[in-house]
Amino acid sequence: MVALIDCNSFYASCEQVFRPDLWGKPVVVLSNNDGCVIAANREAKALTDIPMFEPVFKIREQLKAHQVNVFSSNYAFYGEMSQRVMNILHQFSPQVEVYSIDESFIDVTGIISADATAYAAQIRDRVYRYTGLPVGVGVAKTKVLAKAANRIAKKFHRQLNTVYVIDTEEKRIKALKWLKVEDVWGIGRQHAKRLKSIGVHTAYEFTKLSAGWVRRHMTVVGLRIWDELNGRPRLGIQEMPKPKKGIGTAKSFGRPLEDLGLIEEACAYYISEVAEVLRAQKSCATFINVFLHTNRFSVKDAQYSNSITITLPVATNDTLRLIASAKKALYQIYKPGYRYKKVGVCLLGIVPQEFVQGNLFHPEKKNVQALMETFDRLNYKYGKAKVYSALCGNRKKEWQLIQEERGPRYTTRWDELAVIHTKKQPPA
DNA sequence: TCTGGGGTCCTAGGACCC
DNA sequence: TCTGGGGTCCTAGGACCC
Repeated sequence: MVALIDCNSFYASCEQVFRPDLWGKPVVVLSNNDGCVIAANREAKALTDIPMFEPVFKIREQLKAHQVNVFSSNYAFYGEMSQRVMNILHQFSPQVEVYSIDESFIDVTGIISADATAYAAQIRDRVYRYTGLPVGVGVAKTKVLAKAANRIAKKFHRQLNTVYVIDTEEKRIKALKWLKVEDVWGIGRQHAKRLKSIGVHTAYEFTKLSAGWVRRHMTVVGLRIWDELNGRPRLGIQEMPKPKKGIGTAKSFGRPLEDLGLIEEACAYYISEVAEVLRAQKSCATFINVFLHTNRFSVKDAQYSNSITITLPVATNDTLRLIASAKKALYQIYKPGYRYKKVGVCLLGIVPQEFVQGNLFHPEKKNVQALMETFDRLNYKYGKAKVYSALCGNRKKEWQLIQEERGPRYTTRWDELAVIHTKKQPPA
């Protein structure tokens, strides 16, 4: 049996944990650059004129009218709260697969007692008690069914209290008949459209299609889902996260940029960020991909986008070498005269640091490892980007993303800790 | 004025090898 | 009339996830 634990409206819930004054009130969290709504709590979802993924500038009036509490995204904070939740889940099973920032699968085979619902409720209660975050728990024989159970748990939260177990054939059939085909985990827009066109509207109807049809039109991926819905496990619990195949970042600028100098600085800064992640997992990169594009939504701006992948002479995790290569790549795709909206970098061909193939003509610079370690130690101790390459420049204000409403980073900054005021000592 | 970011996996087709 | 068979590697594109 597998349990799926999923935090309710995770980002919005995080913002509410240390703000009791917001409990029961609508809260939304915005994407980077304060672009669109990417998370909304139950109260905000109830306001039908505030759809998810809607650009903020289009719904500013509605947000104001409903007195919605709006936050910029605060990933340092969400990441740390996620860590707390995942740590608690390890108390319930030795096998935990952290699937995303707000959900985990845990293997409860042989652990879950006769009363599976009570066990699931215990998970929910402990996470809430230790972190203040509400979660839903779905339990079933396969991951795809656990996902379905979780959806039922949340949909009928009043009756079920956000916990649901599919442990009998009757319950499985009932769940599948209720679940719309487009809501099956792994069936997206395209496949849902095709399935509906042949009269398949529910998960149950999907399971009644032939294996051959599913394989032909939805590849082996679809077939696995089909099996899982039929109660045959095909997706295992992936305890050890696979090493990443690429580490990238790409963020929109706060305003459009034409100047190559500024784009170079942003690019160098992004490289510094991803190189730090690379070193943290003790790897080196063999290729760098750099891409650049204008604002695709703008009708009046001329459009241009390009991307290039270059091979490094030697796989490396040296920020300075990576920046030098990325800059060369950027020069090859930059064309003057456009208003650029975004530059992105991606490190590829990731290999363990100890297996890097040397290059006779590009000897490793002396003391590079020591220098990078010093970089990372200082930045860990004194805060992000306290030490950086001069190639990142000092004009970050000109390109960095907009975050007007970011809340405190309660759990990762000493000067932003939550403060509790008592009645006797009013705030100074 | 203003429209997110970071990933995974699979397939088909082309280039190439012997 | 008829033009092999068995591979690998790479890339682009499509589909999906949170």
